Amino acid sequence: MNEKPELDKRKAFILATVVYEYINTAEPVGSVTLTQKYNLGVSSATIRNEMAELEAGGYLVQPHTSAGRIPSDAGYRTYVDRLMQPETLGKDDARRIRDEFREASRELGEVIEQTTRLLSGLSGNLAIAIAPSRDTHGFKHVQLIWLSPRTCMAIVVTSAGVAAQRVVEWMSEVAADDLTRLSNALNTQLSGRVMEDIALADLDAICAGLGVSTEIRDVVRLVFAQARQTEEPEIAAAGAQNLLDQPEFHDLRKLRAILRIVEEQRTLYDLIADELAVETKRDAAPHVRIGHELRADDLAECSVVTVPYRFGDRGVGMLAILGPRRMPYGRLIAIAGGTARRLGDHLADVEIR
Amino acid sequence: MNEKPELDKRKAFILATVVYEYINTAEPVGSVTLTQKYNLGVSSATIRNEMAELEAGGYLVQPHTSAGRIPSDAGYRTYVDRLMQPETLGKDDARRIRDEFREASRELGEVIEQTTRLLSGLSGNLAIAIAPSRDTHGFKHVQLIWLSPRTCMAIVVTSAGVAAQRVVEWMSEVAADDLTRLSNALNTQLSGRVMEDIALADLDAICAGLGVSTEIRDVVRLVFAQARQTEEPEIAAAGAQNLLDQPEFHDLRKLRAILRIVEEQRTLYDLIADELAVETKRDAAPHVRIGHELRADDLAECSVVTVPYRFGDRGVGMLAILGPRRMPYGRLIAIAGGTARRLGDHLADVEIR
DNA sequence: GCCTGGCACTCGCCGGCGAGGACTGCTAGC
DNA sequence: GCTAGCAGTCCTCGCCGGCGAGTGCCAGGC
Repeated sequence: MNEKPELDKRKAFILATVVYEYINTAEPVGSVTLTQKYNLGVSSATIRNEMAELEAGGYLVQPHTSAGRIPSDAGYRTYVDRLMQPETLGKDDARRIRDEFREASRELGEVIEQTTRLLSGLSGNLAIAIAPSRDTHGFKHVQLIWLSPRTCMAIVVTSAGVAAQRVVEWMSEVAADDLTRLSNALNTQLSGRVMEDIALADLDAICAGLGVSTEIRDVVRLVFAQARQTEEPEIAAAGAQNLLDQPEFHDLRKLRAILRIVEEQRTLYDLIADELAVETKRDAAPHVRIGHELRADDLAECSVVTVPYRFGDRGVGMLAILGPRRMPYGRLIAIAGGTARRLGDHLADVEIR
Repeated sequence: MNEKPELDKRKAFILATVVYEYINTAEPVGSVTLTQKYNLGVSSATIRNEMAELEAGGYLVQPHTSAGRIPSDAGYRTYVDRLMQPETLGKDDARRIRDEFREASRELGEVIEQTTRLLSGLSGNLAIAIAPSRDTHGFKHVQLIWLSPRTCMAIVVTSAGVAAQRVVEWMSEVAADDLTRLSNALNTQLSGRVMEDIALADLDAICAGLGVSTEIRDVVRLVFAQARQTEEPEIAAAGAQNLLDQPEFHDLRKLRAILRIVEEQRTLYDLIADELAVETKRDAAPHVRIGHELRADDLAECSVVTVPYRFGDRGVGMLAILGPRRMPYGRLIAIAGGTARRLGDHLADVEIR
């Protein structure tokens, strides 16, 4: 990264004002507009000189000669990091978040979806949520329910609720008591474990200890494997239609590129999961990535606000807001942070202990 | 509806050809195009006369003088009902549907989502699916699992899998055996029932018969209520970005109107659930609604293909494809029908018996 | 030395205009 | 009943010039 230490007070103020104005109007900002709408104490000619220098410094760009300036990635970055004043969550927003979670579902997948809808409504942008990996959920209970001598229902419950259920059939007859004993043994020995710490070998050992048949052992293996189901990360997105209101997406090609990314859950996941690796710390603050920082050509004119939220002891999920670079960063950071906090609280409430 | 019995063979052919051509090109069809591309045996002047009459009859409209004709709602309707030849599912499509369901999930909600993705991919339009009401699922099993003297986990399993689970706490102490006995009694007496036929009074009666406390009775009530959860119909949609490729949606206003409808699950549900009431018969064929037949101003330029699918003894869900009126009806009807059939088969496979 | 008013210049936007072209409807003739 | 031909309509597209927003630069002033 290029160092940009200079930026006297006036330049900083001008840059901040240009960004602010552009975020609000979506129009390139000219020197006259600036002097008219904001009290700068100097003439437009001076501003012009300053803006020319800001452009030379890489903070502003001109869409074309004889147009005003718009911020570059570096301009937005400086604004976000050093110039804008942090906002706190507005009263109305806070109330809406609180109300929403008050009636939220108790089921993790549904909560995630509801949260994206809430976040897209509040932010007026596209909202995305990733559920914490099922591997990090705490093991709570397993029950093999005897249905008939040759069938049972196997259920695994984790801290997030029922993670797997399966009706299974086998060849040899099994007594109800045997299943109960196996269930009890599993529950006792696995109690307090996290799903990712439960190896197949552990299950096998417990089964072997009770001398159960390989058929039943396979049932146990199967249902635990299903419960962990680590391949497809749970992810939800909502509010794509909000992007239609943004002038930058009136170009259909850009819009399509974004929608394609949203449709492909894999890409969407990769986009945000970067952050998961970085943000292992739990209550990390919202993080902003701007334009090319997203490392995706189709998103060169977008920004993303991400914020982790916690679930249980080890689980970390991620919320994100995707929108044009010209987004109200202060407000969105406040919204994302507030929502993540409430989401964490809600999940703690519905978590199975 | 106005009766339109006349339509001699030649008019019918011309109408069919205009619709066909317009569906393929998205351009108003002129008389010369028609004579050049299709072997009609008469000159363009004759076609012009015929087309003028078709317009007078309400089958065609002109976007403006000096443009070709495009079909009206009535024109499409006649085409779909009487002129087009039914198509059968193509080999590739059939294979793709088969392959998709081979690896499909066993969980109803996930299956529904996967089906919309499949259907939107195949059709190149927006796909929607409604899950059968949870009321129609068959009751399979309830288990009150003793966790501690004052807590238990209650689980209700229906033919679609685990429908509700809840960890509950209460004041007085309860023995594990009592819960087992209650579970057994509920299972015996409710066996074979459909969820909607299980009244609270039935549950109360069983609880009273065993003399369980009102606290435990309330647990049973709660978990059954949660299992039926009749308010929010499960619905999924996918493929909105396909609509961007259609020239009729390059107008942002129209696009936004559609996306708004998709986002509001309620509206979307109403749009398609009309059909659910009508199509109580199970293996009903796909049904087409065109333009104003949808009774929604925003959808005046859209058509919808709906087809019911079955789940279990009483359950009926619905698949739908939403796109511009200018959609390849024959192909979409075949795809929708084929997908609904496979979906029904798949659900029968994963259904809990 | 920094600021400012003034000025020439650039360039996108927009409305008007006219040529071109795709159709149609009509009419007269076969 | 069909057809060729023709006049007429109306959309599309490219061109052009005026307008206006905004810039960069310069000379003069505090």
